Order: sequence, then C-alpha cells, then structure tokens
Amino acid sequence: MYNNKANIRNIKKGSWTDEEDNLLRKCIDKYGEGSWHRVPQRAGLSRCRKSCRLRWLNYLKPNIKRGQFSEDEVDLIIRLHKLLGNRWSLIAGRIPGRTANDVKNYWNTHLHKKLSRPKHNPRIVRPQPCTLPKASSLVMDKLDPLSVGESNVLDNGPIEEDGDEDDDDANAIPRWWEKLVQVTEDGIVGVEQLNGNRDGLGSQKPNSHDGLNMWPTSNIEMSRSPITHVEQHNIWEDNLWNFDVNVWE
DNA sequence: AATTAGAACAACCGCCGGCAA
DNA sequence: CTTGCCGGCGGTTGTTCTAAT
Repeated sequence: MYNNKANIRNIKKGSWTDEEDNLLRKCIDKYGEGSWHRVPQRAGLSRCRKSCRLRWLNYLKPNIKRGQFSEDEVDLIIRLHKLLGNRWSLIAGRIPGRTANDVKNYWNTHLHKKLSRPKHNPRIVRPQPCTLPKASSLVMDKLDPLSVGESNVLDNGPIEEDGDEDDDDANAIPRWWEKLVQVTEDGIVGVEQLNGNRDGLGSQKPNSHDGLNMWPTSNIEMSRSPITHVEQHNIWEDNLWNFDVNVWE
C-alpha cells in the first residue's frame, strides 16, 4: 500500500517517460479504468495511484484533443465558467476531448487575465450586510429580513455605480440562460446535468421538478438559506452575477 | 549567442464526499 | 455512528518552451 513508508520512498515523481506511458496504457487496456490503487502494481510502475490516474485522464486516454482551443470551445468555457465557476471537471465534461486540467490551465493562462482586465473600470456593488432604519418601508411591510437588501440585487443582478445601465442587465439572466438552454436542445449540455454532485452549486440548487429550474428562483431560495457572508462573497466572486464583462455578444 | 521573463503545460498536493466494514 | 479507503476535484507548483532584449 502507498501508506507503507518504504513504498512512499520508492514512489517516482516528475515527468512520465514513454516507457511508463506504455506500461500504463497496456495496463488500462488489459484491466480497464478504475481500481487505481491496483494500477501501479499491475502496470509495474513506481507511481502512486493518483499519478497514474492523472496521467491517464489528462494525457493517455484516447480521444483527448490536443492543440489550440477553438473559438467555440473558448466561448463555451467562458459561458460555463460564468455559470459554474471553477468547476473544471463539469466544464470539461461539456467540451468533448478536453480535460479538466486542460480547461483549468487554459483559463488560468489565457482567459483569467483577459476577462479580469476591466474594459472601462466598472465598479460592481456587491451586497453588503446593512441595517435598515425601523421606519423603513421594507421593515414596515414586514418583509422577510433575509431577503431585504438582497432581493433587488438577486432579481436584477449587480448594480453598477456609474448608473447608465439600461434594462438590458435586468434581462441578462434569462437571456444567457436561454442561450444555455439552446445548447441543451442541441444535446450538448443539460441544465439538470449541470448540477454538480459536490458541495456548492449542486447542493445549493433546489429540485428541478420541471427539468429547467432557472437561477433567479433558486438564488432567491439561496438567499434564505443560512449562508455566511463569506460564502456569499465567494458566490459573487465566482462570477455568477458579475456582468462587468459581457461575453454574450 | 546568451540571458531573462513570461507563457504554456504537466504534475503534485491536500482536501472532500461516497461507501463499505 | 465511526473509521478507513478510494476516487475525484481544484489549487498550486514545477518544468519546459518561446519570445524579447
């Protein structure tokens, strides 16, 4: 086992050689994917299970596409990242031939810098905890305090301080969802399938009884959940509602 | 030609959730 | 219910390549 100290010491690291690749390939051909803990022994490799798995998934697996990302792929990555955040495996799952590592690397080296560079220095106002005066109509109307101060933002997206935003942004959410739905209809991506099985999105999203449960509703529900300020901040940082870069045109 | 900085890619690490014992 | 193992994920680091000086 890999927790054996002697074995740990013998575990090889660093770049894979052609010989190692061949051994791994033969092993997977013979036994199939899975049971990664057995792969090093079966293949006769001095690598840990994770290293073998990674090498197979990111490099040796058939149908892996190499080379430059096409415009369509880049567009899809941007859209999916907007929707899913750094869920590279989910994003990669919608881009045939690309691995999560590829997508992640491409994002970090190409898109992250490009998209984070503001065009006209927009200032996004993110929701902050606030105390309303008792006389506030919102309080007087006995609205759910958890929804106060967030509802506007969640319904319409972030408010830009420069104030010259028209109604387009208010419609932005349905529009880009519509685009994704179109993709769904093409059989590339399904909203249901996009629900991750890990923490965060998957667990935060409500049941999609009708198959297409759009975000505005689900986020209103999110706002009522016991979510911390830090978590909220992260959600905002994950670009779910960050429209400072319009990638849909 | 040599050096250096930045980009691009490959691999590692730590953590998490699922699951079986 | 707890514990340990496994597969999987995202963040980070290391290495190689390439263009600029």
